[in-house]
Amino acid sequence: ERLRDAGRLYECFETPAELEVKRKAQLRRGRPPVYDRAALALTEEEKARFRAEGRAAHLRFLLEHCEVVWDDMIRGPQRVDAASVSDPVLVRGDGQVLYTLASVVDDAEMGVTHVVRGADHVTNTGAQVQIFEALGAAPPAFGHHSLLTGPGGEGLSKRLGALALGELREAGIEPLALVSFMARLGSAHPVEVAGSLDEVIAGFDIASFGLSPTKFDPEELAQHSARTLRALPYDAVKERLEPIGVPREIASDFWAAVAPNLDRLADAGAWWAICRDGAEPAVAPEDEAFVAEALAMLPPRPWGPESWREWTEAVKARTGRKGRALYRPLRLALTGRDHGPEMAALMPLLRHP
RNA sequence: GCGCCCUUCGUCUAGCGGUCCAGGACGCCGCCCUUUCACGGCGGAAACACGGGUUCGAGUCCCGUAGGGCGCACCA
Repeated sequence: ERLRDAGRLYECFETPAELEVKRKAQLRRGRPPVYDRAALALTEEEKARFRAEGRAAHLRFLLEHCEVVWDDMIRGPQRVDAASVSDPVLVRGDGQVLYTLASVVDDAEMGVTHVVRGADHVTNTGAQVQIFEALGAAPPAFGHHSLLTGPGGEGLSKRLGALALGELREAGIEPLALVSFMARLGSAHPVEVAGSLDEVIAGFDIASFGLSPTKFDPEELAQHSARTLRALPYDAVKERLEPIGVPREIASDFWAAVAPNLDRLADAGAWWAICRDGAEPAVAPEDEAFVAEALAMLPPRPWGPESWREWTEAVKARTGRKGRALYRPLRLALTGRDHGPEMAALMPLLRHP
């Protein structure tokens, strides 16, 4: 209503097909496909005739043909020539209010002060600033960040599905890692492991972002996520560790032992399974005798932080083995894997030899 | 087709005419530490898209070319 009263709304009756034809013709003449405002010249009789034909009017916003300027938080001073843009359709023939209007109304009513969005919206901003003003609202500050491309520089849209939040979560990407990654990617500041959202916020500098398209590599995100996860203190993952079933008394020790080796939190489950159920020992044929001898020397339970050292010292003294030849078979025998957490920390958590 | 934006190491970038034989971060390579992985320490390779100008002097300013992104919906 306010826009109508201000004389900034006008009814149009062209069908999408008619508009399409118009655009094609403009393109052919080398002209930008901007709406020609033909509907502005419609008389009441003509409008009535369209309605009688069963056409429903869609509403366009009458742009003031001037330069719209604003100081973009990211791109600096911006200007959009409203004359080079079509009067935006605000309400469809079926009454549906479009994004261009809805977003402005929401922002105005909710008192939004800063709008940060993709650079694909800069032209929209020209029109939307005018809508804010026509509505009697002060436009918020705008910041338009450059768009992401795939590793090859291609548009991201095609693979957008693979980057849905749900899928990233599914892939084990840490939420905090995603946020800290996106808060820095494309900016002049390096991507760093953050310990909390507050840290991310404190280090966020919207003016430090560049204007060129930014390549996004999911692999880099995954690496950053792994580093973020390893740095998380026990308290930060406590709740998420519970479903894995680690007894409360040893959960903190378990995390300390296992965290440095994780890429994804879900991987902790496999390590707990090894602690709880024991692993299928992996013994190389040539080590069978050695391993049997060593296992016979296992210190009595309960195992503590010194157990690994005491055991390996004793085995070393008895067999003369040392270094990799000593440790690797023992690790394989106890965990079934040739790599993993620090054995000294892991051994006290092992329930079965 | 027209318009806007962008182009420095593999990647994200610093650089706002001399202090840049171009700096940082991630990644990569090597060495050290180390039972493995990870962490940490040290070191290394690695870039001004191309062509013209302007200037005593250009990564830095101008023009052009090439390449890339975006926009031009009764989408968001």
